[in-house]
Amino acid sequence: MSLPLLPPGSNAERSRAYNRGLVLGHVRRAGASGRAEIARASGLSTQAVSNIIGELVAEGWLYEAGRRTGGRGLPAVTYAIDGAAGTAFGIELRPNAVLCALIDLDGRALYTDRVAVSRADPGHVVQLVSQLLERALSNSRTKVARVLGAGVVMPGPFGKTGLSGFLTELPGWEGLDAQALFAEVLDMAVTVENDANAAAMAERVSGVAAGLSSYAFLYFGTGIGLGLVSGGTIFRGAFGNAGEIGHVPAPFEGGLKPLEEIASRMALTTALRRAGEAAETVTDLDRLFEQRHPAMMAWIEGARPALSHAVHIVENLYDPEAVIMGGALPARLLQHLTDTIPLPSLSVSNRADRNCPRLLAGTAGRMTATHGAAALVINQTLTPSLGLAT
Amino acid sequence: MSLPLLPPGSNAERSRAYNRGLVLGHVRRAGASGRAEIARASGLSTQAVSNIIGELVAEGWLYEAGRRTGGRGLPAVTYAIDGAAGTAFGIELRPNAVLCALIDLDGRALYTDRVAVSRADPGHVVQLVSQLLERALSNSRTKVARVLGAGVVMPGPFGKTGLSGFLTELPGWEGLDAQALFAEVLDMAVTVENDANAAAMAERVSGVAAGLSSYAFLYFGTGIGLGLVSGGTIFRGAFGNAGEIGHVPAPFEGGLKPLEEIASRMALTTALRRAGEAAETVTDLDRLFEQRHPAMMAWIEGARPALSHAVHIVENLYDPEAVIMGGALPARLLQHLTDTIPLPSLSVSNRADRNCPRLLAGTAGRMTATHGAAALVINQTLTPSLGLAT
DNA sequence: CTTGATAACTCAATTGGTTTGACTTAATCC
DNA sequence: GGATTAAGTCAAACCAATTGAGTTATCAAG
Repeated sequence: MSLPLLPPGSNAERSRAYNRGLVLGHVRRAGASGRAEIARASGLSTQAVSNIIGELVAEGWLYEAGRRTGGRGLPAVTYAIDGAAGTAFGIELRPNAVLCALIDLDGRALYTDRVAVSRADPGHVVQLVSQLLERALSNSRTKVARVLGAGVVMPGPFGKTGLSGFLTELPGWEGLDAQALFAEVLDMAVTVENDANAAAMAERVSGVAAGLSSYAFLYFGTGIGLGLVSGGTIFRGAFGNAGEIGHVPAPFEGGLKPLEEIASRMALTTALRRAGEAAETVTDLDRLFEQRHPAMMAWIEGARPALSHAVHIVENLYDPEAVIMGGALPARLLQHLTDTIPLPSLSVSNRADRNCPRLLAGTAGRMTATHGAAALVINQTLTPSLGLAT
Repeated sequence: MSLPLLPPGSNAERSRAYNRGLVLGHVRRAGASGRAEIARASGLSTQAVSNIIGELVAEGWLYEAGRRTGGRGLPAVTYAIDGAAGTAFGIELRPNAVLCALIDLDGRALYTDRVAVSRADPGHVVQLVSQLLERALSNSRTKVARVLGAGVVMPGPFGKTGLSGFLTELPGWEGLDAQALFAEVLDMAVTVENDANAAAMAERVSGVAAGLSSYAFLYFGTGIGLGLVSGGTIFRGAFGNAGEIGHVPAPFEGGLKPLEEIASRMALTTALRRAGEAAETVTDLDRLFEQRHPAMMAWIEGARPALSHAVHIVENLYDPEAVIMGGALPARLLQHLTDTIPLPSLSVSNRADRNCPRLLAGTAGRMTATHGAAALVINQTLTPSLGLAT
């Protein structure tokens, strides 16, 4: 095998790019800020920050957001991120549908769409996505600023692994370089990621994880996945498949079963079907949950210990600031689960000095992964990094 | 809470430091290399590499290691790392002993020592460590080059968590800032880490993980811990306690029990004691294993499925290049375990294009964690990073 | 044995970006 | 109304990487 690629060397221009990210990142987290404040937080000189801010204002990323009042000396002129300064296009590929979203820097959706497809045939899908982008650009409510790039979400795992051939995979895409394919057709930077990781990023860009930089996201797609954000960026593992929690054994009725067969939407619909309920959509599930349908409640009872087990593992292995649950389940059901899943006490996350709950419900809604695809791109622009996007 | 500290801004000097790390890191992995080769691999210009090499040679880090032969054009002058150019001091604190090691850049031990203590009283220990450093410097076989820093290993988890109060903790050190304490007494840069993480690093600096950059290390200390190296650096999680696998439930005799109570040295000695064998040392364990003592073999039978389960979780959550097992067990027993633990097929690590075994036995020996403490420092010098050490 | 191709490397000038230190401006405090 | 405090600007100095032209050493072909 060849040597693992080294991160690229650093020079003056890369330093600038990094420091720009530093400035933008600070403003994103702290809100409107003055030069001196950013300089203190980033370790740069005021002069450097000043130069960078000048550049960012000229390019439209930042706008002057008034002066600080009340302090002693000269009041600081503060700057904030102009949410409309850039957009990102998110694409989610499912076996039976293609979803897309155009979101701005603040994570607000300018346009979303969903097209059912009979098969996720690559040639066809690529065409379709190209059309969707055009449609998104012309139909979105506000005038669209520059598109920073596109994120593509498809079910993992990537590469041939022991988990290949499962239902969660996208047929017809094995061995294809989706990144290159979309990059060529859309003519922009493209990031490919699995659904759980993308969904995790959606919560950071415009959701409950806005203030967090290290957290884990339990994603209910067809199966169940785990997205991990560490230090503001996605943790991928050596081959991009970190977080494949679906096949990890979890306790069920005294024995062990893969988590995915207990606590996933697939498992839920199967259980409901056995009880004579065909629940195809999130709305169906929401109705059944509101009715406290016995089969639904029984599933919850069974899923709780398994999810508790999963949370236990995730907390002790990753030591995140919080665990978030989200995805293709009704918001009320998610909230109910986070409220009632027992949190193991033998956990490194069970600490006295916590400043946020151990378990949170995601807020990005049912198009989490699609938004997440776009959020990946937004996050890249707002987070300093010397490494290359992979 | 205050905002998370941003990584420091980047300037020309930090770029240089980063690029030096890039050069050293390449030479470390690839062995003696020429300027042009390093330039290609790092993305730097030959000129930049040339300047850096000049500096590194002048400072004694690199030495000229002959010319490449056989190629077309001008044969490259290659450079290699001078293992003797720097040393690191490693300290391991245990409840009943203090261990130390002085190792060089190649990971070779120049001096090791072990002092039994009745209690790991901070004041006393700090004194002792200071004496040990002096002894190490004067007693080591070769002339000691500059000491780059010290690594301190103590059992985790750090901070008050749901796992506090367990046997594995170091009494008297709760709430103490060990880093500051040792930094003052030793008057050098100090890194504090838990045993599993340090042990993992030992395998990278001078062990079976030399060629790996992302792997997980199952460490048999008193309990069992997990160290994770990702992209050449330790993965700590948000609060430094990632990898606390000991309390994760694992299958045992049809039920579930914390892994630590099944597959740890503690569990093994307890099992042996029940069978009337007092095995205090690694040598005792080695003897019993060689005799295929029934209690030993029974413990192995019980531990195997639990360890298999642990490997399964680690592989699917971290997606490492390999899982390594090591620590305070006899080498032959470790080898036996890695040879016979069943590897789950439903794993992202079960891939056709692997280039190393999924499960490996550690080679750093019984002082793994102590060596690892020093290895932390070595690794820092040889791995490029813009972030601050935490 | 010469000549051309190839590749590693050096030299000097240029470039991009940060820092430093002196200075200006505007608010609060007394 | 003057002292103090803090934010910000300007211009010069500095650091390190890149660029492009040139040098040196080897292999291969005629």
